[in-house]
Amino acid sequence: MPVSAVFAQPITRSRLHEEIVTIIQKQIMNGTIIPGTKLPSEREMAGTFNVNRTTLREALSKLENLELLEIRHGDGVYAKNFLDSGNLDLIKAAVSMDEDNVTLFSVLEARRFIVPEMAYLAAQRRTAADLNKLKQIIFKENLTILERDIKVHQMIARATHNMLCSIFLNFFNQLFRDYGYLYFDDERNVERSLTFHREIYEAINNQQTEAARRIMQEVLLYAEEAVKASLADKQ
Amino acid sequence: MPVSAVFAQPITRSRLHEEIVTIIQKQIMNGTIIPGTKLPSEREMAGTFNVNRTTLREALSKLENLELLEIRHGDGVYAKNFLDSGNLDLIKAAVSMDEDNVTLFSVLEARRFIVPEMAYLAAQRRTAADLNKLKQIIFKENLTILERDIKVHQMIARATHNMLCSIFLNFFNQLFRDYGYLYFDDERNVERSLTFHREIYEAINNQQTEAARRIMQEVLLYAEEAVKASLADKQ
DNA sequence: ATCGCATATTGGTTGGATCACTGAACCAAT
DNA sequence: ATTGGTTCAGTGATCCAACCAATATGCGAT
Repeated sequence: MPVSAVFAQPITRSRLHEEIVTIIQKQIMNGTIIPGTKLPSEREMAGTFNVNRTTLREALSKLENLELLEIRHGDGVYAKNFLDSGNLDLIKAAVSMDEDNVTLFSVLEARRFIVPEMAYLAAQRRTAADLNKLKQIIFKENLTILERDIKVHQMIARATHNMLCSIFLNFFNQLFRDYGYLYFDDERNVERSLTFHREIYEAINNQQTEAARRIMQEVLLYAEEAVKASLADKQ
Repeated sequence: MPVSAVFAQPITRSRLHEEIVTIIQKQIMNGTIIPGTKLPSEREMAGTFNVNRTTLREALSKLENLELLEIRHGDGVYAKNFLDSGNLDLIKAAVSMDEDNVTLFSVLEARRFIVPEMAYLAAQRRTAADLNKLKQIIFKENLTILERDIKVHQMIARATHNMLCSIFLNFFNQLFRDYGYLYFDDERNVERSLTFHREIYEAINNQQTEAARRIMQEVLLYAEEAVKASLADKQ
């Protein structure tokens, strides 16, 4: 059994402007910076962070994309309410910020009621090509259980032929990559997962829409409980 | 009575690097740039676009956030597969790119099976404070029908106390702001919407979870059909 | 054929200058 | 008192040239 994926994470020295992003992001999300507040000028902030203005600007630009800041040419930089943002990257930040894992549980909850619908749609619309790729992943390709599981879900999302489904799924997977070990460290869950792959494949293959949804629902519910239990153990 | 708001729309001059973002984004999403391809160096691209390298870098930075590019220090810039992205902004771009509205319909479909669950959760978990704010929006505040509808949905999302729900909802609303007129241009739909607000409020107030979900489901399904019909008319 | 080092290439950061836009204050005409 | 025009200081947007830092590449030694 491979060790937890946490040990295998490639370390990438974060770029200077990204560190600034993190700092300001936290200040906005924990309320240190009140929404509507006008921030100091770029020149001034560059001075306090002791970086070049170009670097500071790259950070501000990212924060604007996160919908945390509004930059007005000739006026200034204003903080926005993060609850008005429609950017999923905020969730990633929130997940790694809070200690009690409420955000992670929120993600698991949302996943539990969204992804089963994807299974339903996939069973309904999957083409022969979709089926083939799914079969390939499940029965042929040699992957770690985590990678296979991720790919299976991704393929199901693509079989819905709804781009939004793919993006949602990719988002979930990005988080799952970091927390999947909480599930797969238990050998029994690996077995369970392999069974799940075969079952969901059959359902999608036979276009049993309701069955596909149910199977997905059960797996996600179980996984959610398992992850919660795993995290509770670690306390 | 003031003239139609279209005349009063604030015009915002797009920034140079954003135009570059759009150009490269389109090339990646329509397949002109093959995923995995190594792009020319920053210095070279700055030359071809005839902008400063700083400006070009701002564009690349945004495209990296969209998960369309991978920038490797000392190596180069690589195009990624947009289907692997987990960034919702791609959907906004896709919606405004395709003429046959398939992406818009995908969004409506996803909304139809996600948002009703939010209504369910909201009915289950709403606090007294949540109810108050919702009441305020529905019965007190003087807003255009579009703004009120958007706020009602947003408040319902917040009442789930699941941050992911808020972000999803905000995302839908951002699109809705641009396409909402397709629905509300029909006076009967304005009436329908007001009724809906009162009904969903009652359901959430009385914690009738199933009813809240059903009411939301019906409205969204109807709205989806209405928008499709409206778009079909315009052909 | 493989390893290690010099070096070219490429992205990251800096300091500084200039252009473009905004807001506020002030002035002039009505 | 109100409206419109002008000026000016402050701020973001863009540009430029130079240097730092990480990576890839190729050459020479083994």
